[in-house]
Amino acid sequence: MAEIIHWADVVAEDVLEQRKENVVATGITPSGHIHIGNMREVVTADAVYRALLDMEDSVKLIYIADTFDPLRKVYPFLPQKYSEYVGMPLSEIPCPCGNCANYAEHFLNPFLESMKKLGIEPQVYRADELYKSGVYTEAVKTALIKRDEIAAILSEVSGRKPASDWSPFNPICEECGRINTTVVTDFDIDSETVDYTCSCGHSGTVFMQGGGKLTWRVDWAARWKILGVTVEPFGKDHASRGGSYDTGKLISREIFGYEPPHPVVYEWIMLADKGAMSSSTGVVVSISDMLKVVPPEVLRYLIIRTRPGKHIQFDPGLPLLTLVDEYERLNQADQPPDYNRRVLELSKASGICHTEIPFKHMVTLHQVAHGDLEQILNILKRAGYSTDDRRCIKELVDNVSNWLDMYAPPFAKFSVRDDLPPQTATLSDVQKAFLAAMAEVIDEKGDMSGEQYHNLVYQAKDVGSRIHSKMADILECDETELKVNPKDLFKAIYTVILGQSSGPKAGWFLSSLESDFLVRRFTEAFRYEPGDQ
RNA sequence: GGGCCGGUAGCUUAGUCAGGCAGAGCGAUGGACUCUUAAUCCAUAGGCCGAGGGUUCAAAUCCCUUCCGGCCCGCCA
Repeated sequence: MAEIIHWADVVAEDVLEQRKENVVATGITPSGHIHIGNMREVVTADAVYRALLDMEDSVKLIYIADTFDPLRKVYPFLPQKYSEYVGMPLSEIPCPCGNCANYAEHFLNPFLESMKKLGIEPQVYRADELYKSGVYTEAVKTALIKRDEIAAILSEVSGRKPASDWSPFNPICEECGRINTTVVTDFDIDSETVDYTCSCGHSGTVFMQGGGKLTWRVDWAARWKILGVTVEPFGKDHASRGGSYDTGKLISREIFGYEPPHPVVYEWIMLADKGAMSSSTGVVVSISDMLKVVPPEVLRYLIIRTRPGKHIQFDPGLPLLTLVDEYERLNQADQPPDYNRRVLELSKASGICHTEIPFKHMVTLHQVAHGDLEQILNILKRAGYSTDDRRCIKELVDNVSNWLDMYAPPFAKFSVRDDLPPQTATLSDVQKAFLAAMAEVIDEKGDMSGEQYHNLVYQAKDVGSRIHSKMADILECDETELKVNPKDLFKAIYTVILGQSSGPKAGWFLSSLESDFLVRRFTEAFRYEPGDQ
């Protein structure tokens, strides 16, 4: 069988057949919380970018925020007074929280922050700045002059016939500030101005530079040429026949004389039980919410291991734990298979936090320490982990903490009981004798490693071991007659500490608890009489 | 009405472009480690590759039809 090549490398190879210098572009409209589906776009772009970098290509990664698009409606998360801003460009609307430069920045900032956490640092452009700086002006002129040709393409490819007063350019009304209520009446190429009338009653003249924007389908194509875009991932909504990529392709070639970028079409991310992520159905998990739970590398891994054309099922419950495990296991493998090695390479990124502490361990630890960071650090130190990188450990602790709060299935949860649980009544004499013997040994030795605890439990079944003979003494029976099943011993431990019959891997679990506490609890359990409570 | 993507083991999937013995991980089962518990290692089982037809010496892969799931266009981007 032929060697399996990662999809990002396949795209990179295809692209390199066309050109040696590339610009990978990605873009999103910051009209609301930017969700995980949008993140597939940037991670996909980043994967292709990295693949191109690895082939010693000259390549840039850029991100364009569509800050000049109008606000479409008063979204549910907006105060009603935003109705007065509907139709105005996002960059010209005040920020909902009052602390950001404008509406667009309010949603853009957390997203840029999330990208940084994911190790993605593209060159960022804002559409309003691009228009205001004048780089679009030539394209605006061309579009206005070739208005009829563009209209013909749109009508032919998309099947939609633009209205007679349609223009590829939407001026911003100087009176009411809206961009979607104006009609172009004339334009002057030399003075670079456009005349318009607005439904608010105003009519006037704006500069092509910053006075408005091209409509989406034309804007997209113009942007390719202006920024030299050669590769661009986009959602399947743009990919269907007659969709914006189809029209953009023709507009780019025939109007702007630019070869359109190599498309990378990606599928939606499905949320378990809730269906596709979509703003209109309200099924939205923001990227920052997602990063509250999933370590960044794992989120990258989830996206990068899956071909862009496939749905991604994302279940933040138990399957997330499996995913994290899978990633960590792969990460520790000496020689992962080729395909996975590549997936792993592309999932890692500089600047991403990474610790050697397994997620599952932290799930146990966090619950033992009731989420207290200092205590967690102490236990980690005792277990021989490096605690130098507090920031990254803290990040993991936060991930685990949020996971336990929001998604953890019941069996993954436990709490160390403050008092001896009543279930202690169900223990047999052998189990109690074992706990008493454990208490003695722990009292003598102090804190032990997870492995030592683990071995201790198993030694209890061996005739001749110290713990075994202690048990025999306590039970006042002959050592050789004492039959012990380790299974019952583990159960006894979980019962007296957690009040349940199973729990996290015992050695590691016990070593994360204070030895004094264990001695006290085990002794108490030994002395416990059902009538006591 | 038109179009796009997906359907491969119980689950998640690779392989489809470029036809050549269907591969992995998880889970399950069995075993090992002087140690089954949410650890590690080894092994085993599990598949009409959604269905039907066609092309071919040879089809998961190419062509046609069809079913299922998801989505898009026909408002706007």
